Amino acid sequence: MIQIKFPDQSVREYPEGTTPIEIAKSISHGLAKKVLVADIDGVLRDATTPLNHSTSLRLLTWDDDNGKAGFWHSSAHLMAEAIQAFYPKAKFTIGPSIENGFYYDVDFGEDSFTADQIPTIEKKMDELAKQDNPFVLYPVSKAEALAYYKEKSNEYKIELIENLTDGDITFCRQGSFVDLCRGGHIPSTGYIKAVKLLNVAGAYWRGDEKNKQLTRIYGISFPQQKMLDEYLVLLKEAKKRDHRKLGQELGLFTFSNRVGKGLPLWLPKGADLRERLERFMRDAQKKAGYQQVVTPHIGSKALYETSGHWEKYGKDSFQPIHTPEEDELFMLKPMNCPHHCEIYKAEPRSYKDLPLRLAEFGTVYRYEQSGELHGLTRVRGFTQDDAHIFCTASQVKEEFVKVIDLVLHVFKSLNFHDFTAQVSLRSKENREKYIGSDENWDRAEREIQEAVAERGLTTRVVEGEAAFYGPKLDFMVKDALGRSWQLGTIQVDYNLPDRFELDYTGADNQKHRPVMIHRAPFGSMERFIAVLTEHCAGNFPVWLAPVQVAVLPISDKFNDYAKKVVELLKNNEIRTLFDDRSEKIGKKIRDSEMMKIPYMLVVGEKEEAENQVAVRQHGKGDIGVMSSDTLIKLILEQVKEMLN
RNA sequence: GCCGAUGUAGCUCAGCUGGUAGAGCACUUCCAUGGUAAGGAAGGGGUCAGGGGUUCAAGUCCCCUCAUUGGCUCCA
Repeated sequence: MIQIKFPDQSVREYPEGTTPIEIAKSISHGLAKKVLVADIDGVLRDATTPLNHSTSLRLLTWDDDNGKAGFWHSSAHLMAEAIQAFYPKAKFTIGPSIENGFYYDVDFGEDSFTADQIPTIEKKMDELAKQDNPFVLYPVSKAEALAYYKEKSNEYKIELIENLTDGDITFCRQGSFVDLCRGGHIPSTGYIKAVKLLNVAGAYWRGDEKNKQLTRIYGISFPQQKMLDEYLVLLKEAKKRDHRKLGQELGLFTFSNRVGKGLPLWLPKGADLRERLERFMRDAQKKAGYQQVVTPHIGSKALYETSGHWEKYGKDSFQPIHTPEEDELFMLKPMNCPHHCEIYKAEPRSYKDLPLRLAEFGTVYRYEQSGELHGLTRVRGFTQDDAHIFCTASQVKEEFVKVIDLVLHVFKSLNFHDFTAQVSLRSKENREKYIGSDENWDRAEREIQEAVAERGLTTRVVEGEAAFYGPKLDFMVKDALGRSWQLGTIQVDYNLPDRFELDYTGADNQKHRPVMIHRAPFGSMERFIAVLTEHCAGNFPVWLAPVQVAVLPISDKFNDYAKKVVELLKNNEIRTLFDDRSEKIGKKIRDSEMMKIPYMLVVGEKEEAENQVAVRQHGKGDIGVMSSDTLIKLILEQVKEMLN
């Protein structure tokens, strides 16, 4: 007998060789039907694995993330089997589960796989799922494994196997498909009741662009058809929140081929919104002791040679501008820091001046790879809510904590609760990519983590994601389609002060080198507005909404009264739209609702007689009749609340 | 930059196997003056992304370029 320990710490005895599925059956048949995979001593295994030793066991169902992972990973096997039926020569590489679904990277060799093959593969998958073939995991020796894939001339699997130790290698078979796999499968293909292949994309083998590009096929699957239907509805809903779609519908921004790709044009309503956000940030920064500065959009190439950016990013920049004068080269500003360093140098600094916090809404231009451009989240010209803090080494941590507080204040004011904080450190290898001394790096990395701990932030620590001059803390937020974007960032930099030979006079009357902190709570106005738009689905809070109130007269007869209301609102600095078109009230309401205007004032005979307005709130409907003054107070209070 | 997809009126999209363009919304004018998500009629608007080719004939087929887009790589 062996002893099995369950998550609730209870222990039961079973005969040796019992499988997790059998254990589930011993508990209840309902559970047995739901169990997908098993967590055996913390390792994901097939639920059909015989247990030969006493162990801890967690039975994983669809409700567990790991249960889903096993389900989707198994679905990747099923997809491979279906693909193999049509493309016998296809070479399979890796097929993992992902956050939502799974993919398989396939080398189709001479053949090509295009999106129109998807229905065929889906159909085959359904057919193979119905056969309810068990997933059978069995050990193979390294030699056997290598021989199997040599026969198939699959160099990818061979490469994978070569990195495995003999004795630890298992294959998995379901139906006619065999795959190198360590396990974590559902019992049989019949569990997969609904499959949807989502898209086909290119991906490099092992994520390295020097390697061969494979065809990656993404899919998702569910244990019930209903769940797939719901998921597809969800996807559709998410697409409605896409900032690119809303930006066009709400008249926020546009792009023009003639102006150039990745160069957004802000329309009046978008510019309005953006300006308001800038004002909000400016005020918050003023309170936090920042000083605004302004620097030009270009800088001489020599400036960036000094900063080191030319060497590192020269090729990824808009190329220097040649002027008539010999040897005169200017670059479109790709970042503001060098300019700010020169402002620091403009006068001698004392330790009493520090920390010196220089802020600028600085527009920068970066020649991003064309394939990278994406709406407002990845553009070639954007404005950072940038600032550089010059401080003494002993002030770094305190300043860092203050910046964290500022970022958290901004996020809270805008109802961003769903973000993750990521600490980016150097990678252990490739140390030559980074500049600066080990001592400074270690110190900066330590201080960031201390600051983060002090504010109780839960963070993800990622090695190898640091900037070349220093470690950083990034605030990541997901967009409507679940893609992660970096918004706020705080970076410690010991390097630029060296390169620009910045100094200050200390209390000891000696020259010392300051430390720089780069920081941008929004990241960039463009990206922030994109994510904010998706976050609130275009329903901006009243203080930000480009139009706060629409005044809608019932008929032309009441335009005069309506106009008085409009004037009153405008005098109170409420952004108001006057819809005096000769349309029916239903139509005017519909149009205002579509524009997501927070308040609609319906005025007609009754309202005019009583000197009132009938208020309708976006998404909520009629909220009753009140005087214009009451409404104005209501709105101004909401605005004030947000700005304090 | 790489692999794939897409590009028809301001917007959303039709346009089958080639026979020189359509709808709805928006816009303009007229009628209607209507009480909480689309009133009616008439009208204007398109070098079918751009260029080249095949053909008697190209929005439709082929090639190139540009842009958008799903991924990959990248992201100071």
